[in-house]
Amino acid sequence: MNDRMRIGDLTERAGVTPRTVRYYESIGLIPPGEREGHGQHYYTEETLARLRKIDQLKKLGLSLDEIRDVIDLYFIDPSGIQPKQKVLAILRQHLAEADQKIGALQQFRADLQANIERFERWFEETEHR
Amino acid sequence: MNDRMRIGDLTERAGVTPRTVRYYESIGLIPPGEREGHGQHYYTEETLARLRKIDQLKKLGLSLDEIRDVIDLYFIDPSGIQPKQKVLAILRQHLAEADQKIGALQQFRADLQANIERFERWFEETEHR
DNA sequence: TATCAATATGACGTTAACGTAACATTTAGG
DNA sequence: CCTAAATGTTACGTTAACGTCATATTGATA
Repeated sequence: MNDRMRIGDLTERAGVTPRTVRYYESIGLIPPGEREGHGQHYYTEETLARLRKIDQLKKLGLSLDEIRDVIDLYFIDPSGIQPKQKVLAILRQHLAEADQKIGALQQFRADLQANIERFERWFEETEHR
Repeated sequence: MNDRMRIGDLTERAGVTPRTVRYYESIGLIPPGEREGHGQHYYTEETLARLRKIDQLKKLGLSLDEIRDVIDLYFIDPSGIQPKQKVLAILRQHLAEADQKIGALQQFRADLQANIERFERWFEETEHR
């Protein structure tokens, strides 16, 4: 497994900037790239995958703090986790919040649809008056 | 229609602070409360309704800028609107974005569900080993 | 080995959406 | 009429999630 890449390749493939990678490292969202002494950092495919997953979760409206709660669940094997019940609780809470958001969004979608139809009907009337 | 209320009543009923109301006024999200000369501002039920709708939309992840694009559609009669096609375009775009978000959220929800079940199964195994 | 692009490392800047403190005015109530 | 509570007005502070220099090293290549 020779997937050593430098930050340039990593950021290009992930669609982020080096600043973002270093920021994520600083807040513990991604593991710090390995290095020898004080040289450059080298990253792996897994870090790339994490960056992409983080991007997905961000688009759902999750903050980086919230993402940190769940991101590991995608990448580490269960046998390494200690506070098992706590993890499950977090997961279930996120599930409930997701359901909330989905419901709210569907309501919003319905409102939009209604407004669109309202405007379209109003067009019909004024165009053919 | 004697629905004159001062900022205290308004904010209490809307669940926001005076600061928020004044901020929204300053960026044109809600109309400035009427007043006589340099006295206090008086608000109406419609402003209250707007505040509540803004809150709803915020929970969907819309920024105040995006909300400003659509908020009027809930409160003004269609006959007052000029750039009709433009409004429809905005609405349709928001509809598409809502569909996107809903899809992403459902995927996320499924992921969560899968992870939860994975953990639960793992519990079964380790508890009854 | 010399060099130049790619990285590393601070540190200050930025935007959104308000919070909060300070001080001046207004208004309802006794 | 007078006072205390509510409101108005500045203006500086705050958090998240990075952007943007400036400067110092590092490392691939001619």
